[in-house]
Amino acid sequence: MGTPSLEDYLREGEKKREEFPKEGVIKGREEIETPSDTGPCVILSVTYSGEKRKALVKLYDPSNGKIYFWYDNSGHKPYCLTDISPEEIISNHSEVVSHKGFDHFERVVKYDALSDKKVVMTKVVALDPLSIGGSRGSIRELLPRAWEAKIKYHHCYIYDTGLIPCMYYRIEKGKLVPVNFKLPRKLIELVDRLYGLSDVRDEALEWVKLLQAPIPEMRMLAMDIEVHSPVANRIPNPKEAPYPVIAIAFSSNDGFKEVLLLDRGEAKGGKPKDLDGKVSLKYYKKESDLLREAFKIINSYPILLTFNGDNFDLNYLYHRALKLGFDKRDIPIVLTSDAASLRIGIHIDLYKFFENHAMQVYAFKNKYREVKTLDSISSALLGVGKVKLDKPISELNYLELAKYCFRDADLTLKLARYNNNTTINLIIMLSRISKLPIEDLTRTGISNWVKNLLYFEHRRKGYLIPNPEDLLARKGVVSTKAIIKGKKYLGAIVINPLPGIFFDVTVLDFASLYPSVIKKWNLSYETVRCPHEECKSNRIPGTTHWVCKKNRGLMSTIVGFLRDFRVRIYKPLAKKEKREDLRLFYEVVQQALKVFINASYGVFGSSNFPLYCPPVAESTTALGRYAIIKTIKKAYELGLMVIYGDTDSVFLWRPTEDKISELLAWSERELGIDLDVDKVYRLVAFSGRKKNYLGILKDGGIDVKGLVGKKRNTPEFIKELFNEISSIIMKAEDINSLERALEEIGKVTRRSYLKLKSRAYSLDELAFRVALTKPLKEYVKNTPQHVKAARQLEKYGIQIEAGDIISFVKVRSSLGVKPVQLARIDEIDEEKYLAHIETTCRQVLEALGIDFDKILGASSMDSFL
DNA sequence: ACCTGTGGCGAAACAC
DNA sequence: GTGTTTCGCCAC
Repeated sequence: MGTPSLEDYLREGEKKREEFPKEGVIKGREEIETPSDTGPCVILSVTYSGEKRKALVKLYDPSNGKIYFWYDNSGHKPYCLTDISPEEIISNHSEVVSHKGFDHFERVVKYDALSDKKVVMTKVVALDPLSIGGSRGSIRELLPRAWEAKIKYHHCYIYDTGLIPCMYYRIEKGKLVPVNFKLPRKLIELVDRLYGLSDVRDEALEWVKLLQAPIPEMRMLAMDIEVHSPVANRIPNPKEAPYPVIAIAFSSNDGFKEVLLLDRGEAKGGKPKDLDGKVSLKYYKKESDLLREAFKIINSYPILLTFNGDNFDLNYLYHRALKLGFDKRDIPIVLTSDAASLRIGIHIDLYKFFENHAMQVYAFKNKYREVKTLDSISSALLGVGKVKLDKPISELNYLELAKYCFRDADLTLKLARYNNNTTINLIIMLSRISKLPIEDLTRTGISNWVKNLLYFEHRRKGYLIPNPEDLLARKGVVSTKAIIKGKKYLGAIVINPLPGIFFDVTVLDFASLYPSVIKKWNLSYETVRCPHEECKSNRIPGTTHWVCKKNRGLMSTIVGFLRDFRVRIYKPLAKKEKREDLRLFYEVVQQALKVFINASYGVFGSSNFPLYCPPVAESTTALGRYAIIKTIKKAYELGLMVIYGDTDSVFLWRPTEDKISELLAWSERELGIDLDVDKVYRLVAFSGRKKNYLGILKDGGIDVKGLVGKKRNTPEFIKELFNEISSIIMKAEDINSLERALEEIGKVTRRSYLKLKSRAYSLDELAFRVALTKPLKEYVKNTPQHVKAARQLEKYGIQIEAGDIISFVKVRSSLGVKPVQLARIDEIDEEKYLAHIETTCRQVLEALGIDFDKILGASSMDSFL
């Protein structure tokens, strides 16, 4: 393969420009309006055309549901040549090589935060060839080549125009003007309380305007397709699109529900009303007519939702349409290397969004953590899964097919509308904060979101964006050693828990510890190890770093804002608000902010992040350790008993109210970080291991942390046993009632073992379910059990990919494991299973100071073995 | 092309 | 056999 040549890029560029829509008209749909003036519209996306030297802005008017195209060339001057050589540009002007944007050379003054100096820069083109590869091509390599060819097109992005996606704009006399919604007095007061007298009040107000802008209600269309495949359970290759599309289902939030079916000459049994809801069925004799109708429908919506549409549905439709003789321009889909976008509306692939780890953990509270399939996610979030099939797709009759296909489309829509539109509203809010267009936001990871937000702020404030190499050369040092081999720096502290059962335990924790530390200590890539001599005395405890006393760090400021807005404004509002719709709105804002502030620390420790700065990450954790150690010390001074703590929390045994308030006040005063009561346990059982305990809350809820009985990969029957045991402990009122609890625990444990012995558990209940984190071939260092099982499956022609969850049981054979599909109940290795029962129970029982062997009863054990 | 971090546990595989 | 490494999953 090798690096593509400039000619390759140019060819690609030509192709791209060809696809850029002509003024106001797109073939395949009559006309898209390019209005001269509009009311408040939402920005859906912005794309640039080098040749036309214009931006194409897709706007959506929620009041009438219309999509507008608007062409903007206001910010783009004609390019000019310069006498500066590309080598000189690259070696002297870091901004040139650090981002894309601008179509001309121009002298500008920028602030170089790293050296704390103003510098005169030359802004340079981003060339059209670059836009093809996006950030994938090395600008250092491409610039000289493009220079040689004297070809200068441009490529811009939303953050270069200052346009903010998903925000409201109005077209007035040929210009895009932001629409300012009036801030409620309440919000202004809240901001004033936080920043009233400071010089950042205006900036804070701008942020709040962004967060408070109403979330538009947009028409959304969810789609799913089914393909006739002669081989059951084999997903056809979308690039080849060898088989006909037999069904396309749509479900929209405006009530449109339809399934288009290919008429294969079979009897059309049943009636549409047999389907859930009011779904209409349409039959097409010709596949091309079916596609044409589907394209028409797609074109009439601003948002198209799919589940895995990038890789499959849209990809397949595109190639299938080409195969059927469609003109490219009549297909509303434009494929890029890793996504499928639309000419008119925008496409959200929910699969990619839900795959994002940040979404799973923060926004959806780990509600789905199994395999990421439409079935598992919708079952977890909505309580409804896919239609179960007992025969291959190609053997279904029309009605069965329609029902199956429609369910998928409908589930996709419902996922987007989960919890009163939380998903889509969250996407919009994240898009506004990160300044990423929805299409990119939903397809990229959190580091890209933070990067875009920071770059936007750099540009807005006239800061030079540092080159990663320059940054690393100055800030590559670390001064601590990680506990875990292979890690870069020292992380958090975990207090060794006192083993045993404790009644009446209060947990205190720092509200967003790391973001608070970043804010409070002015941590940012430019302020940690800053160039000023006089700051070197301002040391960060536990490290050799120091932090700037003269300038506010950019990162610190932004994280500080977001943290304050979340902790001081939106979280309280979400708690207090009575009006349901408003409460949900505040909740969405609060969640979106949480995603950003929680990731803000981690990205600086990630070498892939373009502003990678280990001293910032290291200083953050160092100050976190400092805070918790100081707090524990203070707690002891106050006579409080600390029995456990992890990173940002301390567990106090039987504390008094006033001692707690004293500690909280001390933290606020001395550390400047909010310490709060997080929860109160009636009972906590520590096994003696870190990150491993069971707690019963005052209100009766139960917290299980880290115990194997809770892990996703442990067999179902052990989980069941574990649940029984924890519910027994839950009933314990005090130390005395524990005696009886122990007996009961022994009973259920023995029962479970007997059941195992007598083969009363099914293979499924016995199965370990472990995910492959990489392709099978890449397991070279050793062969874990799930890989062994997967390799056996592979021999039977089953395709195995990274991310698949392998279910296997332990058997008495040379390999020790077999995939459930291939195993028989009589070959399971019960000794291995007994060992698992043991560790599960041991973790709980050791907390009670009881030996596992005792529980099982020595005599009964002997008789089994 | 994808990518936020470190600390900790348990099981099995590997190295000696 | 024992000690170390690898892997997956979890806590924060």
